[in-house]
Amino acid sequence: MAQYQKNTDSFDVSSEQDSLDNIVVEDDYNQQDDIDSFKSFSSFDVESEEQGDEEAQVQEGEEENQNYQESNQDIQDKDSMVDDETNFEEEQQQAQDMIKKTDQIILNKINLKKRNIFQLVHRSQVSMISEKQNGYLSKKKNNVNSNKSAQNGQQAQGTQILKREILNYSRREKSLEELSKKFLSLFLDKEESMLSLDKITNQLGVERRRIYDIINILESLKLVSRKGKNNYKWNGFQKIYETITQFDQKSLTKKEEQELTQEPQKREKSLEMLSIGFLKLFLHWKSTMTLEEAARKLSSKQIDDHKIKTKIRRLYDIANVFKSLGLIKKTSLIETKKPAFEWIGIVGLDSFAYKIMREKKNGEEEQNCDEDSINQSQQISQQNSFTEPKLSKKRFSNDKNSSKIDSTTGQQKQQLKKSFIIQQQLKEQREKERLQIEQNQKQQQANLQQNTLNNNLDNSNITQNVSQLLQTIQKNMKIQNQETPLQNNSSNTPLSLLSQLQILSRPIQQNLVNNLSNLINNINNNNQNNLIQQEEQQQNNNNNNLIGNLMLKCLQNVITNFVNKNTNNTQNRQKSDENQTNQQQILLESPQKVLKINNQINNQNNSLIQNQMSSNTKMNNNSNYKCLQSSQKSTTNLGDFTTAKKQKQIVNDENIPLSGEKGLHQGFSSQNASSLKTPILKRTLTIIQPKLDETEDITPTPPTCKRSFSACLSSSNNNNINNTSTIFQNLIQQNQNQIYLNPFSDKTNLNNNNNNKQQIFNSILGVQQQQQQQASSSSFKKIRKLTYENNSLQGSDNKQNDMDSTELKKSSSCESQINFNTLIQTSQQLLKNQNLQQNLNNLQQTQNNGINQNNQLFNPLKELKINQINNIQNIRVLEHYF
DNA sequence: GCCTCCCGCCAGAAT
DNA sequence: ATTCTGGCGGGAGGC
Repeated sequence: MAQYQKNTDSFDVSSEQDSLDNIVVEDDYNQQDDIDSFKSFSSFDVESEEQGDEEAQVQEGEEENQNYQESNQDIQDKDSMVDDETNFEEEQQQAQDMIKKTDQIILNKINLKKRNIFQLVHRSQVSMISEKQNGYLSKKKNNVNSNKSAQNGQQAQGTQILKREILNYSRREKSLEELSKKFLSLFLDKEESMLSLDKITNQLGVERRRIYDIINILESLKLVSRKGKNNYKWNGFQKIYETITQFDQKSLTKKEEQELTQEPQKREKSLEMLSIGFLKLFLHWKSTMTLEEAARKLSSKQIDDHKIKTKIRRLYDIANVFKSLGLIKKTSLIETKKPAFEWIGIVGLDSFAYKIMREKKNGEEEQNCDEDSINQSQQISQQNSFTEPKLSKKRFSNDKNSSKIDSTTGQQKQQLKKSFIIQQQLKEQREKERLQIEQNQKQQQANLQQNTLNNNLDNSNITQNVSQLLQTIQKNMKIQNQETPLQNNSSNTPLSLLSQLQILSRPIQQNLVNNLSNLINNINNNNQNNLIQQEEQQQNNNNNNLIGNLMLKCLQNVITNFVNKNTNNTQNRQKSDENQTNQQQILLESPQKVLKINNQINNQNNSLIQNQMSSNTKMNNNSNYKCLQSSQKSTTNLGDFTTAKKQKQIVNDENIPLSGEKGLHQGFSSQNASSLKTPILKRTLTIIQPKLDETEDITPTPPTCKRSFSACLSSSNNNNINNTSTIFQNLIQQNQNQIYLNPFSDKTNLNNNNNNKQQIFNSILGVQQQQQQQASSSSFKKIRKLTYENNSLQGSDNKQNDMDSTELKKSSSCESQINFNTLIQTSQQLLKNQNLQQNLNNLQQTQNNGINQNNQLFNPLKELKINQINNIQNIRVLEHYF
């Protein structure tokens, strides 16, 4: 009981303080605070439920007060709960309840004031609060539901009043469309992951029931699947493409009839079945239909009007979710003016996903901007979309008008269509011309760069290389993005441009960008600071730069290859053929060595690697390719897709009148699709590639890297996924006999011969060996031994097989251990090595006479060596990837 | 006044 | 026994 007293005391104080504080702080009200408090509450709620103590219940009430809830209901709950207790406890409880009630009244009044102020100051944020409260209340209501239904009604009325009068409540905010949009934006860029219903209800701030609706419909699209109580699984957004193509390819002979007639077979998940049926109707029956039509089609012939009504209601639900996905859009029939829904399909999906991703991107960037601007924009957007009645009215009337214009006069529509197509074609032509010119320039630049790179391996060349590369990328990206120009700040830095390169999966992009920026900065700094010392270290630098250059060149070649391929694809084959030879030569410059090694490894020890790769990664691999294939297929074949549908429809249309606008709708959509083909392809790629959740695990596992890179390469060829690999193999065959100056070629050549490891090692590290020998021959031996150990080259010396196996083990172990981040870090380590070398030289100069200097030299030298060996290891992995 | 469709009751499934 | 799911229809909001 003493505890109770304590609790009530603390409750009084804390609640008052809290409320007062909040009143003061009102104007600076922070949304995040509310979210945090809500989170803390919800977590606490769970704990208290587990504990089931009275104390916990009291604290629960306390928390509710702090969260400005209507706690009358809760108090009554507690009354009922206390009924089971002894009399003494009852009295105590009642006394506490009285206190609480009075406090509650005060709090409610305060909160009312606060809400009114919020309403004036931060409308959008108030809506957020109301959402959370409603979510909470509904949850609470669910819990209470079984006990007292009459009170529920009261509370429901209370909340209604709250919603409509006190808060600036808007019905549309809670629509299934908005909800499902929110829901999808939460998970759109995530790969397979588990969903917890409680989490989602909290995040979306809605009652559970609505989540079920959304999930059921998404289940029909196979975006989510139920795994158990309260647990669902997100299957990844690309799944929807597979589903739709799957439904489209399925013949609708007997199965459909069954479904259409036997619809009341299962009580369970009728919404899901209805959703599937609706989808199939769009795919196989008509592309534009009224919900009533659909309902009748999906029902048996004799059905009550009543039943039809409910079915229509459900179809509205489904249609809203489909609308939010962009699968369908609302139009109206020409003749009857009846509202109807038109199938958009994959095009709409693409644009939806693209939009969401872009909004997310912008959102992330906006977080760095001033908060004022955010608030303003939020307010404006919210007012535009929801709260401001005039604006929303305007918006809707516009929508209606536009749709009417589209649907009323077919001639107008066709003219629009034609002009649109012509404009698109002109645009494309111009773009292609520009692209060609720029590609030529770019290739010249690249050739020049590579010549210079081969001759003079300077740090400045690296930066020039990268920046020029990125500039070319910038141009290409700009042109490609002309349709949907990024509104962002003029991203002048070449590295931010690289981030626009959406061919890579996003974690890799981020790593590349971050680390490359660091690399360039470091290189520049080093250039400025150490120009004099560079002469002394030129040879070392050459070695290091060779490595760095190789990495950069690989990157460059991959990217340029991709860009060229992607942009060239549709256009003149003649020039692209010329370009291809050039590109091949470009490709030959560096990756050939990589590929040589790669090929050897792959051919000789395929089994070993395969064993090491887990079956899961294999599955992922396959599914990824599948997904890619299916997406490409679906986008490229969209024309056929719709024409096939047309044919079907022509047959079916005989049964059903209303055919006037169907052809038009379909014609328009198909034309639209074909004209948008290229950008859509890009979009789908961008959507499908970055499947990983970058927030939780920034560094992907090596197989993923490999996968996504190969996927990138394969995506550059529309024809064949294996095309690039064959090209690579050809390149390898063509250039097997060539000799290259950089260490890797030496290494590979030596690998082919039967030279021993020491020679290889010497050839790689020759320069530093000399220095080390000057310093101390014994220490050098130690170092070398160390590095051998480190390199896992220790053991039998003279057998080539052992060499290969160890190399392989190393590389394969690297594959499982070293992620892309570390690969990029090698470049930084290279720079670090430079610094180390400088320090070493300084040490040598200043402490020439010291006897103990060996020890002092030994450590940095050791570190240097270890780093270098690690770098080489990592680079081998990099080679593997490229 | 019709179209939309949110809301929440409550039955039945799941645990 | 309790919680989770989801069918279902009233009736409110929007136009």
